[in-house]
Amino acid sequence: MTCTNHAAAKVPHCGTVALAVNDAADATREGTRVATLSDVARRAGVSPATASRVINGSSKPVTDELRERVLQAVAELQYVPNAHAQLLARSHRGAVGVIVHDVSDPYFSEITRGLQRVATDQGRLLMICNSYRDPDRELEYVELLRGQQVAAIILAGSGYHDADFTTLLNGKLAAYEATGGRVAVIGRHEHSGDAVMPDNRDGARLLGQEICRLGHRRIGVVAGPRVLTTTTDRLTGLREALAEHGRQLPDQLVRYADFDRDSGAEATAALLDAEPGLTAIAALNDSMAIGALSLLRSRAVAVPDQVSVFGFDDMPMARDVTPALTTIRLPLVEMGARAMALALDGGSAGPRVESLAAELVRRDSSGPPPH
Amino acid sequence: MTCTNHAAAKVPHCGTVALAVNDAADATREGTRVATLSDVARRAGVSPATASRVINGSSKPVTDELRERVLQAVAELQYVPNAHAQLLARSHRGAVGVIVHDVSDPYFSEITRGLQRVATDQGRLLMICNSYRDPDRELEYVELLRGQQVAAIILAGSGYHDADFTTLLNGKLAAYEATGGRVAVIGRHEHSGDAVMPDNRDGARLLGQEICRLGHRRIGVVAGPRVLTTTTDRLTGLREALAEHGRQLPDQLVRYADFDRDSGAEATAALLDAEPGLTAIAALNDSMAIGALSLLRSRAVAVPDQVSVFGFDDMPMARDVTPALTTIRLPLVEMGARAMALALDGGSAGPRVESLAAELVRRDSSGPPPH
DNA sequence: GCTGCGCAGGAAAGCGCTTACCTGGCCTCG
DNA sequence: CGAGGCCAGGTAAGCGCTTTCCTGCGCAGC
Repeated sequence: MTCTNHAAAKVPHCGTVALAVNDAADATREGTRVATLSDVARRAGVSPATASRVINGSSKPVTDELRERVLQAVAELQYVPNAHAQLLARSHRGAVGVIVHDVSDPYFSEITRGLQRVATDQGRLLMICNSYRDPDRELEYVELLRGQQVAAIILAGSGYHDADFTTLLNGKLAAYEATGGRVAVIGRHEHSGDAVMPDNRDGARLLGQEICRLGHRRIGVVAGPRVLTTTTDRLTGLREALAEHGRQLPDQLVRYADFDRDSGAEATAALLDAEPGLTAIAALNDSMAIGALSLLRSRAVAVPDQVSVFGFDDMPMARDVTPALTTIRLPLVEMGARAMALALDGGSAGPRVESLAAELVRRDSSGPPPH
Repeated sequence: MTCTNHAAAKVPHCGTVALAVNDAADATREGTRVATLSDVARRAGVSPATASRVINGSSKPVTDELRERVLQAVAELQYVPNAHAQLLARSHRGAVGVIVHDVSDPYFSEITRGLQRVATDQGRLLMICNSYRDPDRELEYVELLRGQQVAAIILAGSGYHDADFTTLLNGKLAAYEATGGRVAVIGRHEHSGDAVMPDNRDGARLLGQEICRLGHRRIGVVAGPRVLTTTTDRLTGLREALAEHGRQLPDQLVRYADFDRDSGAEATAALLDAEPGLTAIAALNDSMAIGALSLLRSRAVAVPDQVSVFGFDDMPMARDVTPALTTIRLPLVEMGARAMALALDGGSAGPRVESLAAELVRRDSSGPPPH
């Protein structure tokens, strides 16, 4: 990819795109100038127009002889067209931008796989940007992608409880849409356009029901970051289900962590220290559940005999840990694919919202509480 | 990112870059034309030159009043510079291209993390391309990155036992280097330039020694794809160590798989079927080792009491599986960082090769054989 | 034999930006 | 009071490509 917008610092990192702001050591190094279209044309003894036509397989006919000469020149010069010049010349808008929290997080890798599949089918280039859950970086990436002239921008991952940010973001997206850009979001309600929504709340309700069905009463929750809407959605669903069964979820039994393994382990430790009698731990994503598993193992707590552990998302690793994780499955790949389809199909006036159901997957990390 | 080279099909996928060859539905959609620099200039009542200067924070002084007017116009128009036009105008060469087998494979995620770190420090944009172990796609990506005018290309991941391909690739890289491009490779010996080499052979030797030390005699190997040099390097190291201890590694006890979990499980099954008396299984990467663990569990074979399992790479997940995986640690992040440093520091005449040592990590999946 | 048409190929106008170079106003100095 | 400098700002020449439009050729038709 590519990058650069603001003159000064503010260099976001990017899964794939990272931002090139500096003018570090790249003095015109020794070596020949890179071959250009007119070099090819000159060498083939034709005009640049003709060279361009044969290179791009234009519909305009060119005699075999000239074509041959051009191709030969291309080969000899190892000519590769300058993609930026091409994009400038035909204002093409072929690429699609994606902003995720972190592609190396399996949740997003799976979504990305879906996005990728559809994009590739349509011959689109994908530019993936990692916001690392930094709202500012997210805003910068929107600008960056605009600057790249992408045909669509897809925002994947939870929104933030932050009205100012949301307003700002929506403003930028609106400006982008006003000039013909397409926007689709995955799992955030604050945007008014096309969206794919996993049913977090309902999934969490399923989870709560299962926990109650098994008979647990002392339940700890390892939640995600407070500011994320995904966290609150899941928490809400969970609370609803527990309430239906007459159970409470006191605040001190909800610990907020960062949706990653290590903070999940930490939160579990805190939970256990505060309330040694817990029989169930519900982590609001699988990474944290795996952290919980690891902590419990280190404390020699048997899972599920003494404590049951529940995850959320059903990422691939969930079946490989021991005991295999009981979790809520979200159709991640599907979500990505749908979002890309929405973004690319261009049609339809009103915003379209597709909701995808969650599903309980029982594995070995859950069971009834000990007596 | 961006993309497009050959006129016709041949659309490779790309972790981050994916190729935009089509001219699918993106007719000039309704909506205002996207604001351009001269729009800003006009609205601010200044020349494009001045507008450009304030927007890029040029060193050339501009009075506060004009500056103010320009910034206001930028805000009102939500102007974002066209990155392609900028790149064309200043021939900057800021981005760096990376070709890996598959970023969603933890081996490459880790390497990429290292690459990213250094690139970001230097304010570089990273373009990541996934070859999915397809040599042709690798060649295409070299062209693509050349077309993107990247300052450097980094190839990560094993080379192929394929002389024709290697020649072709080296030719393309040479052409790129001739025009001032920088190239660095990670873990492939066939390239003549700067390289970072994990010591696969020595790591495998460590592994073999450990296996022998524990007293195993009936050893099965789950190898990677035959065509990869990494596979053969590791196999060679392993064989050497076994030979030093007077052990053999008959061909039927080496199964070739695809470096992923499922094929690892399959290969393990085949191994066990062919030779039920195995007491140790050495997988040549961790993903396959995890597949092996999973298969053994499904067959109710106790690890490490009945069979020991060994991995390679020490990717993060290795400590989370049960039993935690004994493996050979490669400094993946470090490898990425070094490679990027080599590629960017530009200096030095002769090719520099940095070799990084592997290290044995003992965990719970290994032990002495049963009697 | 002359006009008209079809067609391969070329000339040139941008795409949106940067930047070297030029201009005109003001201040300073002799 | 006039010449020389300095400086903010503008003019215009590209960057490397695509594409419209035009040219000049060879042919058929009257």
